[in-house]
Amino acid sequence: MSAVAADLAGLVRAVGAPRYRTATEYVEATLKAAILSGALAPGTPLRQEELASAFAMSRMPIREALRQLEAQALVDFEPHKGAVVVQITLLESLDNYAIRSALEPQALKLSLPHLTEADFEIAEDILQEIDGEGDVGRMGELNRRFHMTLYAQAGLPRLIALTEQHLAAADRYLRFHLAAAGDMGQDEHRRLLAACRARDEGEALAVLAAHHHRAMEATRAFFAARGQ
Amino acid sequence: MSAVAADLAGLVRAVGAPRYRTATEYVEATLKAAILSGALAPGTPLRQEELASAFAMSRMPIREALRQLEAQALVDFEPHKGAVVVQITLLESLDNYAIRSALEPQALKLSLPHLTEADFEIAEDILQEIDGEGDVGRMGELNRRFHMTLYAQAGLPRLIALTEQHLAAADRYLRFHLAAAGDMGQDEHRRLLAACRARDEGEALAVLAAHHHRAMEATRAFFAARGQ
DNA sequence: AATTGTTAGATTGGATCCAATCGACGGGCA
DNA sequence: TGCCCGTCGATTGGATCCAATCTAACAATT
Repeated sequence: MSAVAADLAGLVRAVGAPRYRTATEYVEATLKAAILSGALAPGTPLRQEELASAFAMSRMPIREALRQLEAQALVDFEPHKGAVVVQITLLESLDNYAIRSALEPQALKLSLPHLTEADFEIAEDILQEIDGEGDVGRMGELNRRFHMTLYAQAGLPRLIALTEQHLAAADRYLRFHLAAAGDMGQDEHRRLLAACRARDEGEALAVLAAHHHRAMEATRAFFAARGQ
Repeated sequence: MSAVAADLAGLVRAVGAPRYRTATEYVEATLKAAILSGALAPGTPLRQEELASAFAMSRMPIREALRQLEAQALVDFEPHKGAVVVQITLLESLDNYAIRSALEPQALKLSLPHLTEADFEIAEDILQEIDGEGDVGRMGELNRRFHMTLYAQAGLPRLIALTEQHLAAADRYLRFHLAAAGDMGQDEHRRLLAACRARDEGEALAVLAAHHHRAMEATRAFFAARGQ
């Protein structure tokens, strides 16, 4: 069994078989999680035949799933050569950063007026969970849930989906080069939440921008350290 | 021959057969153009068998193309029910507007320092073309090219692609309910270009925001006039 | 020795076939 | 009369098969 097949075997069990309406949906969700979590490393070639036997189905659902992942910029697809998990480069990180620091303030601005105390409590709980969490992968997911809780009331499905998509990609970058991570910016998280509670849009946006900026500088430093 | 098949026959000729590496690529590009141009009206069901015979191929490339279009939010895909050209609703318009007014200023900010006189001349030429253009569909494309010329030097491929994608979707909305259009905001276009030439970021962003705002108000008015 | 042409295996792209699901219609029953 | 349920045609989801293309190794030629 190849490395890819072995990695997937675990994920197939983790995600579980139920509640997917089609095989394609199931494959797409599983591969997406595998790529974002780092279980499938950047540059890994995704052979259709191999995935088909790992998922115990034919190549067809695999192909359709790969097409969708391509449109989400999670795999690179070259005709007659196949799919490869997208690389992590400085350019891609900068790109992602530029997109997030445009979308997230917009989402927050639109969501803020509709956030309720219930939302703030959920966000608070997530922050506490992060404090007690050791696993980096799990911390990434909690980080995402914290931010999305604050954006969720924007009420615009596509804006929210795009934001979440790019937030997830950012987590992937961070996990990849901050491996042992440690601090996710809990201090900033708390200040952001406090500003939202006070309905202080200016302050909230400023903290968010600083949060983005700090993460980006960490990324830049990482690439600089290993000689571009 | 059904209405969909007839519409497509024209488009197949218009786009031309060449320079596509796979049938899937070709179908995707053609359908995308058809949806964005309005040739395929919102709500039109896209039957795989029908498309297959219109394109003179099997259902398989059609299926893969539809999957990619789904990920780009150009068609709605329901398991066992098939694909439908996405509807145009007020919510979707607001959503698109929120995304564009976040992404475009970011793209412009990053691009502005790298724009050259050559870029400005290209933009100027496009504006002149718009003045002499009668066809609404063609005006939409020129409008898109004008904006993208100003954003192109941002140097971040994904940001640029996302921006173009949502600008194209916006053109679709405008074409749909401003049917006979007329003014695309040429006045604002000229002021935007002038501000860019003067490297006046603040002014450029202000004009761009006003441009977005005006377009959105037109959309809102449209939906209000026909009873939400 | 380097380069080019050729050939075999691996892999993807596309076609065809079968199975599963949906929607509409119509008959049975309260 | 109105509702439920089963059947049938249409349509999509998935499997299997064949064709086209790529990659790498090897042979031939300069």
